[in-house]
Amino acid sequence: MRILEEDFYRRDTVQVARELLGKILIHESKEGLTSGIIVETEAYYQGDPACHATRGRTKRNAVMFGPAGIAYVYFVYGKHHCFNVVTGEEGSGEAVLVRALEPLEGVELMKRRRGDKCPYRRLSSGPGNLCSAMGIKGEHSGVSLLVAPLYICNDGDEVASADILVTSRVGISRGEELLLRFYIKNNPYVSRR
DNA sequence: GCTTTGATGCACT
DNA sequence: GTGCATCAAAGCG
Repeated sequence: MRILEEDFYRRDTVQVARELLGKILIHESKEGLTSGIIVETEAYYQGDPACHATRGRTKRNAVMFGPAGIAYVYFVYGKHHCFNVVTGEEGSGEAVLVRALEPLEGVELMKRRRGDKCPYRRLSSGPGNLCSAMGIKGEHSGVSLLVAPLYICNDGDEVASADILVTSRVGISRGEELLLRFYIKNNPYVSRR
């Protein structure tokens, strides 16, 4: 397994969103290590009305305008965190939202963080659940994904394009129904079919 | 400084 | 399937 380099992220945002499927997100927290296979992503690029960076740089979205390979985490709906990866050229303000993981390591820790009553397949299904299970919080916004404790690895297995489904994004109220959501076909851990 | 609303998840029917 | 908690940042004046 190899940590993905900045070169991987500094490319077309839609391409990065597709290729992130099947990669492994790892967080080495104080409480322990958790990891999972990325099974669902969404692309947010410049010019897209639903993208946080569309209306210019603000305090919240500032890290989106930084170099690729940086985590962008934000708080939404008064309860939930969402985890994004900054992509494209520095200053473009583009990112990929990671929406769901298939739990791999540290499952017990995830269960503890999510609550014992949580069904296994919903441990990290959905942007808010994913952050909760992985222990990702607002403090992780702006940290590099190129080094520990938070990084993404390539396990060598590319996901065949036949196994990738493309749909419109979830929860978008502004903008057109763009086909910018990608997920692995028949994977039980995606947040929604 | 005041109001609106959102890249959601969960409890409840 | 539907309603709603909950709050910071954005948008407006």
